[in-house]
Amino acid sequence: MTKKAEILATATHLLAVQGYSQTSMNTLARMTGVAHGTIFYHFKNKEELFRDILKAFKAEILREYQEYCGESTVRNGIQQLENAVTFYLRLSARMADRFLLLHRHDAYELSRVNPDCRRHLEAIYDCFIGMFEQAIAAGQADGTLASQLTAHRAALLVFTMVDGLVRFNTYNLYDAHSLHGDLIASIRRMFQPSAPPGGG
Amino acid sequence: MTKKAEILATATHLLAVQGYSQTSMNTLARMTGVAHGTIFYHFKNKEELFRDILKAFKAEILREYQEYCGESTVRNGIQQLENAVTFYLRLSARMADRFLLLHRHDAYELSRVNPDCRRHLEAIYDCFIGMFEQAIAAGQADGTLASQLTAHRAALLVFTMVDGLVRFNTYNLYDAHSLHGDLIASIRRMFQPSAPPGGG
DNA sequence: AGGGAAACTGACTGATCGGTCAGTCCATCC
DNA sequence: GGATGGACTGACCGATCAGTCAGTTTCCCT
Repeated sequence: MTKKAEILATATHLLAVQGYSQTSMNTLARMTGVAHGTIFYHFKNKEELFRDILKAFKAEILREYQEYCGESTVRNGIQQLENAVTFYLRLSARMADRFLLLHRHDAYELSRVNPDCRRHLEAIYDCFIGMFEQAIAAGQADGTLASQLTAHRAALLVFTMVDGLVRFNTYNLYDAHSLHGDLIASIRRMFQPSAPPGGG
Repeated sequence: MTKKAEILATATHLLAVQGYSQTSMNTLARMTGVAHGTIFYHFKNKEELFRDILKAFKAEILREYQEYCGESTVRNGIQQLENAVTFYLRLSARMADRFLLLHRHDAYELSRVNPDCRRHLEAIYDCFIGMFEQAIAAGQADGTLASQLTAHRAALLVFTMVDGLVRFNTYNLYDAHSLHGDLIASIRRMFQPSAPPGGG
């Protein structure tokens, strides 16, 4: 592992756990085991280091998603949606620190002034939302999922639930693991066919 | 308005918009229009200032909730749940900056070492989760809401959806206002009676 | 072996940070 | 008028910050 890669790995962990402005380049250098100046030899400044972290994170997510798409053998829309939920939850557990990074405001604040960061973040969310949207659209087509909402809007709502569960895990507020089954059941109900029309 | 109140108000806004460690006491003093030392006359240090912000926020939320409970005339559980959702969304719009504070990690990191902060945060979440839980329990009792989940677990899932919508608003990622109706419709479906048993 | 480029180092800089404190201001009392 | 005390001030402090740069080491090619 090159020193540049070591710095990137340590920085990813530190920025996720401590936050951007709470992590000093001195601490990063000490934790990585390199001199302070070495960081600035490989990365122009702190902002570019953060940008590269997001870039690497995006690449890994897209790679995992490709792999998931390749190996999944889907029978119908509802199964595809449940697989997507499980994929997201597993990914968030395996990449726990990077997902913490996604749940901080640092990345969004940087993306307001840094177009590269903005593009990386958008790619990540497009991947996730798109995954749910595709599954819902497939389910609407084959009749296993019913909703008066468009697939996109329904995907947004599903995403808020799944991502909310990940947040519960992060904060250790509630036993989120045991909520996984409840989440699947609720989504199943949300999209069950033959709902009574209207309401009031 | 006393200077102490002015400092608190300005600090609330600044910490919400910029974050804890990005907001300097110098900036706060300049924005409030007081001398640097005045802040430390009224607040022991930055951490206690933050704690007092959370305390005031908690008090305001509880007050609003009491008022909401007093004026709401509820016919049944499902209406109570929809009212609770609407209440949360309106409150988050009216207190937009303070909700931003809730969505940052600063408060949670401070609450790890500061018991007061922890108590304030827990009181806030207990209020919100409890509000949804009560409505769901009422609906389960009067038959307008059905769920194989406990009221508490169902409340957690509803909260993730509603709060996720608020986050969408914060990040301006999607047109969250127009999702309000979709959210209500989805929750209605989630809890509609006479769902087919099991599934697979 | 030698020479040049790339990798790496750490002392240093100016700016800014949270926090201190001696002192000023002013309303209220006797 | 003079004493008291709470509100307020801003120069000042040591620590720390991101970033610089002249110099050293390591590596590879000839």
